[in-house]
Amino acid sequence: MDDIRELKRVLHKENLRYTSQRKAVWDELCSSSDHRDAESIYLALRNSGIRVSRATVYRTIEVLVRHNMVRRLDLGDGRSRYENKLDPKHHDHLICLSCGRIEEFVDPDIEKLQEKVAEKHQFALRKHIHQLFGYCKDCQ
Amino acid sequence: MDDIRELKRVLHKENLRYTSQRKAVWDELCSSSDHRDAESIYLALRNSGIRVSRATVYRTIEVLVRHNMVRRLDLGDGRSRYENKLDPKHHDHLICLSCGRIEEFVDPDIEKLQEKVAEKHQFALRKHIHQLFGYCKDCQ
DNA sequence: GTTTCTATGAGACTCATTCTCATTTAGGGG
DNA sequence: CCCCTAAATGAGAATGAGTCTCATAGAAAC
Ligand SMILES: [Zn+2]
Ligand SMILES: [Zn+2]
Ligand SMILES: [Zn+2]
Ligand SMILES: [Zn+2]
Repeated sequence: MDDIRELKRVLHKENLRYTSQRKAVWDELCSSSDHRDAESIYLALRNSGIRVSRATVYRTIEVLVRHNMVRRLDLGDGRSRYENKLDPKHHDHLICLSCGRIEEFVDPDIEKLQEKVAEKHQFALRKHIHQLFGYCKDCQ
Repeated sequence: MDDIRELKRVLHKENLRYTSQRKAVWDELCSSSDHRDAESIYLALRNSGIRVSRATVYRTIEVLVRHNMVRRLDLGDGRSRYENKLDPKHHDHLICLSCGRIEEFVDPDIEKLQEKVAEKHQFALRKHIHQLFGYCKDCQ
C-alpha cells in the first residue's frame, strides 16, 4: 500500500530485481513509523506467513539505506534500528534509559550550529548523530 | 606517571585490588589523549611486554567507565573507543568518513539547546551523543 | 607463612551481522 | 508461454567484539 513505486524506481536504477521479499521488507518498514530492529522485521514477516530469511532482510535493508529510503540508528546497545524515510523531515532522538522509549525532536538552531562547527573545523559535513539519553516522563 | 592516585582511590572505594594489570591499562589510556579501541590497548600492552589478557583489559575499562575516569564512544562501526577523562572538559566529536580522524569540539550554545529540548519533552537528561560525520580538510 | 578471597588468563561462548554456495526465480528474448 | 541467464534467496557456517567460566595466581589481612 506504500511507496512501492519508489522501491521499484530504486531497484531499477541499480539493476536489481523487484522480488516479493524486497517488497515485504519495505512494506513492513512502512507499516509503522517505529524504530525497528532487523529481528523484529524478520519475525513480523515470518509470523504473517511470508517466506523470507534473515540474510534477505539484512540485504534488503542495506539497499534501502544506501538509497536513503531507510535510516539506520545506532542506540549503542549493539542492535541497529531502522526507520523509513518516506517522510523526509529530518529529526534526532531522545531515548529513555529505562524503558527504551524513543521520541523525536528537531531543532533548527542546533542544526545551524552544527554546520558552523563543521565549517570551523573545515569538515565537509555529511551526516550527524545526535541522541539525548535520559529518563522519560513516565520513568523518572 | 599519571593519576595513579585517582585509580587507587576508585579501586579502594569499590573494594577492588590495585593490580599491575589495572595500572597498566589505566597508564595506557593516559599515555595519549587518543580515542582507542580495546584491541589496540591490549596489543600495546602485550608489545611492551606486559602480561595481560583481553578479558582483563575489558574488565578494567568497565571499572574505569563506571567511575567516570574513561569515556566510551560508539562511532557506529561496531568497536567501542575509549578516551581518558582526566581532563574534565566535555566535548563532542567530528569524525572523518574517509581517514577516521577524530577532532573534538565544544559548543556551549548547542549544549544549552539540548537541555531545552530535553525539558520540552520532559526527559531528565543524563548524557548525549553528538557526532558530526564528514570529510576532513585532507580528505575532501 | 597461612588463610582467604579477589583477580587473572585461556579459551569457550554469545549474539548481531555477514558470508557461502547450492538452489530458485525474475525478467528479457524468442 | 518457454528458455536462458544472471541475480536473488535460504540455510547454515563464519565473523568479530565483547562477555563468561573456571582453574590458578596473587593481594591483603592476620
Ligand atoms: Zn521511559
Ligand atoms: Zn526517528
Ligand atoms: Zn580524513
Ligand atoms: Zn574525544
